[in-house]
Amino acid sequence: MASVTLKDVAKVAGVSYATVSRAVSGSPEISEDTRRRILKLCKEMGYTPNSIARSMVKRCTNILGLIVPSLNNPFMSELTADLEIYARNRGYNLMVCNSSYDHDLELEVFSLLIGRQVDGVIMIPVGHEPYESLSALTGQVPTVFISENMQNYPENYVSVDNYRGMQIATEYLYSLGHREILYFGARSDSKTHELRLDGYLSSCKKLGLEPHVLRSSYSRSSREVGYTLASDYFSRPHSETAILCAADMLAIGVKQAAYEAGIRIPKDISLMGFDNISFSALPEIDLTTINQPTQQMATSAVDMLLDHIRNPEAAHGQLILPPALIERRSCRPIKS
Amino acid sequence: MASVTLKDVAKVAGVSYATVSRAVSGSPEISEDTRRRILKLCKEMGYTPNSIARSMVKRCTNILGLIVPSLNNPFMSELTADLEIYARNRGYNLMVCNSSYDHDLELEVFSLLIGRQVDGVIMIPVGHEPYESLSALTGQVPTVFISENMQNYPENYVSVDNYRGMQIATEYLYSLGHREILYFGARSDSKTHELRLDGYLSSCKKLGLEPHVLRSSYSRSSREVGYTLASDYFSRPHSETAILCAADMLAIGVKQAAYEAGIRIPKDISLMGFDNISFSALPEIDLTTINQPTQQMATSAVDMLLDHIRNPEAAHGQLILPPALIERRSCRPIKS
DNA sequence: TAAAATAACTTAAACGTTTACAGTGTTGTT
DNA sequence: AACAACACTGTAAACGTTTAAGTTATTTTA
Repeated sequence: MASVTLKDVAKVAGVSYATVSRAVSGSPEISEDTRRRILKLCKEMGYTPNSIARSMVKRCTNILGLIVPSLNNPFMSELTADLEIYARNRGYNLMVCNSSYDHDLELEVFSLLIGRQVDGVIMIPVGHEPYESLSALTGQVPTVFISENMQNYPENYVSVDNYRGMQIATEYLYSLGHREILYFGARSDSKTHELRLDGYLSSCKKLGLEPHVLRSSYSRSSREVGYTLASDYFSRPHSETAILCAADMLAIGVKQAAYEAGIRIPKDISLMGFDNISFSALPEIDLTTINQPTQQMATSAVDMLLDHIRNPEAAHGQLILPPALIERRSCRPIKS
Repeated sequence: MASVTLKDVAKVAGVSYATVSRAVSGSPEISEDTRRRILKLCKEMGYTPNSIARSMVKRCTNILGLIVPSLNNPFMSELTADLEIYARNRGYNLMVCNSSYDHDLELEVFSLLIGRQVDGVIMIPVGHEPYESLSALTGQVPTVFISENMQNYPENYVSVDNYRGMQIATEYLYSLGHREILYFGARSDSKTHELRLDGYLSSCKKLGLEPHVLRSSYSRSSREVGYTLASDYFSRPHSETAILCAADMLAIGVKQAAYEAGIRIPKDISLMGFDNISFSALPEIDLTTINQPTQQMATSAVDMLLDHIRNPEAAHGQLILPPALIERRSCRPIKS
């Protein structure tokens, strides 16, 4: 597996290895004749540039780090796929790390990526980070967050407008006639979730509804968490006609619990999510939800990061993308 | 963002930078006193070893490449998560590339990863690869495939026993009384699929059933493909009492088509999948299927790859893991 | 036609580590 | 007391590139 280097090619070509380097890297200060000759030779000899050595001298690796809390959540894995494809098209590879919804691990892999000399980091934070521990890291490498968790920090981030999204959701349920809407699965360790909750609360206020909030003490919004919380909820008396979930995965868990409790959706109770993961479109799930423009979030995050790598002195950018209502059949109108 | 190097630490500590290197890398030939003193200084000065430079001289990067056809498929994304976590625990980071079910792109990113000097590659191939194009690449870097597509090639691979898995599935449906079983979504460009189909065919022969095979001309087994094929199937006369799908995602697409065609599962027709993706456990999907032991596949693939990196002369390893029936409620018994 | 500019190439230093080898001082052995 | 053995530390080369500076040959300019 010993690979052929510039020197090997240079020896055969009878030129200095600087010349080979110039031929390969497309420098202008070389004649077309020799370039062609050398490039042909490179191909014959099976020369592949060693990007490690190149990184060494160029002081950049063309590698981006990506930190995600999970890949089992389709929202995250679809976002990851979009990020990887777009970054690759822009000449960067992705080093992916799973933080497993663990704050400490998140910081640990961040350090690890810095040691790896990545040119930048894209992070979907687990929750609301204490700024001190994080800024020590973001100070070392250009970073873009996908989340509003960094809202009040001087950091780059892209996000959907979570606040507005939940307003849209609440208003939609109201327009169907729902007056008692349960906000399901509020996490207090995440700015994103805080904003979603605030969106709901503000709409309640505006529409004259009394807020009903079911909080979650878990640090992730998985199907299992939704199932657990909802099983408990359904086992006790409740008056709400609609459940507005903080995330689609929660709603899927709620659906499962509802099914087991003999509660039909949307006949007995309406259900809404947030994220619009691909599975929500299945006829068996058929979940009305709020769309996050994942593809646009991915491209924007990469663009923002590359801009910041090129110009580290630039001001931090915040990009808030518009959410959209995706109407399916998990909600039904109420006659009051 | 200029980082502090060995030299900087050495200057402050008043020692040669070889000594610092030894302190950091845990070499035995250094006194405990100086080690402690230097390590403390490193921490104070915020020294992070440059793994690029280390890779340069050590001739290994501790990076593994991973090539997956897609991350939108939960089977792949869960596998990816397991691979990443396990590899990281063994000291390796993962560079993930999406081949988007594209044969040419698959080879392209493989070359790219080789240029990146990854120590090894794990690949979930799109389908049955022509050996010539691939061996030129696998000859350059230790590689492990997760798939039986490489069965007759001298390559490392781990896989579930696809043949046996489909036998189990067919026998199960037979035991429920099904005598006309449609094998759905057979791909001819994949050894894995070929083995699954062969498993079905062998069971048919053994049980005295006439095989019914619906072939797919698509190179991926997605929900969309399942939906498209099934919509067509349901629109025409059919006599089968059970559909055995080549993959869970196909079955989910079939379910959607059945729903739209007014066909109830399992009342009107039984449905089975293969893979046991997490969504198949949802009560709304509730798909009887064959389990692939993803976690074990992930750890075995990493172990196999690291073994092969350490000992490149070792014989190629093939690991076939046992499948298991996961009984849910998408199949019902038939009275004949 | 001589000087200046340009083109094409070579030389050598640099990037930040690791490590073989050499050097120094201390301890142990006889 | 002399020498070997040992523990520690320093020196310098190496890894495979890029690129500034230097060299030579050729072309342009006045």
